[in-house]
Amino acid sequence: MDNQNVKDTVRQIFTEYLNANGHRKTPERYAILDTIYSIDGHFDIDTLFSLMLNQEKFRVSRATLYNTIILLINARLVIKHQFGNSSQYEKSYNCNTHHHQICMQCGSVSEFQNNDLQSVIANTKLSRFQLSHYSLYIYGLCSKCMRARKRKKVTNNNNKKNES
Amino acid sequence: MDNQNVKDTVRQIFTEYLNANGHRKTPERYAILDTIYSIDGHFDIDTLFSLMLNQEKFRVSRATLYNTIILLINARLVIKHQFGNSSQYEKSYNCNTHHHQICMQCGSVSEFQNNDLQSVIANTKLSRFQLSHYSLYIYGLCSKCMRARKRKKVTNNNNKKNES
DNA sequence: GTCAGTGCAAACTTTTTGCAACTAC
DNA sequence: GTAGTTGCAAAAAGTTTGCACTGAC
Repeated sequence: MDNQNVKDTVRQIFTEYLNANGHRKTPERYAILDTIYSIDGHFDIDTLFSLMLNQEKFRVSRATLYNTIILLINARLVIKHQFGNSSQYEKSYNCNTHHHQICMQCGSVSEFQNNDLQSVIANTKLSRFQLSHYSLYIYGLCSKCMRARKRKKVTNNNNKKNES
Repeated sequence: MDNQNVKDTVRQIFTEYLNANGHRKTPERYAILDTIYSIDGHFDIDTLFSLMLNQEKFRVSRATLYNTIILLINARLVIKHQFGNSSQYEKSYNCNTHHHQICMQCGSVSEFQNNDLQSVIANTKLSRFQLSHYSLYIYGLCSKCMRARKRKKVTNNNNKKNES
């Protein structure tokens, strides 16, 4: 599905959601949806805000962004993550489920896919709970920081050779 | 392992960590570690702060709590979660790995264990990444909110029977 | 015309930072 | 003695809220 096609589809889904829940179909809301579906990867409210300012198509306030993104999450068109300090969001329609590797040293976030993992999680029997979606965050060291730490360790060991 | 035993062990691990990294072994740090290992389940900084105030053993400032908890995370004695608005923490030594179910409606968080899930995640081959720990958050509806929503749906359907 | 939605600014919450005083080493 | 830590208060960062105005229905 090409990009424009996706955008059309999500607009339609959003319209249905708004109708079903008695919300108004304001141009702000569609502009926000459109912008979000132009972004690849994660973004936070502030990034989205500047992005919409710059593209000068439509100026919306931060408050509206916060309001609208809640609607989009409920319409299952956006997923919310909370890695660092500010909440990160991500479009979720027509996107491959992926997992996140977060480096504890430098904070970098990378995505990866793993079908086995996915199917096991999706097929897990949950008691008294209706699954909507899930997030798997794997914390550790990215290769860059791993190398940096190794170098440091060698230095340390040389300094205290007598310790076991 | 009983509770006191765990506390002694984590003190020892913490001491080793502090020594290894050239940090001072202040009474504040041990008091914080001790308090955290008296808490079952999740807590946020504010809860920890009040808890330490009330038990009047030791008064520490919020700033120190934030500083110390970073050390504890690095020493792998505490895990950080970010569900709601404030960061949640949890002791991690000698605790069974568990996953989290988060209700999107009421925000309640419940834990569950699943060995299959655990082993699959732990055995996942990661490229260029050294795993330290992971968090699986499952979002959806808890049984309480599920029932509430069903009731609402029935009402809605009665109101608009002519829709497919 | 009405009321949900918007923009703006102020308020609020959580976390970080600067600095003087303290203390583990 | 000295530099890492602490407490406090101020600042920063992210999010929510109150209110007057606007525009979708």
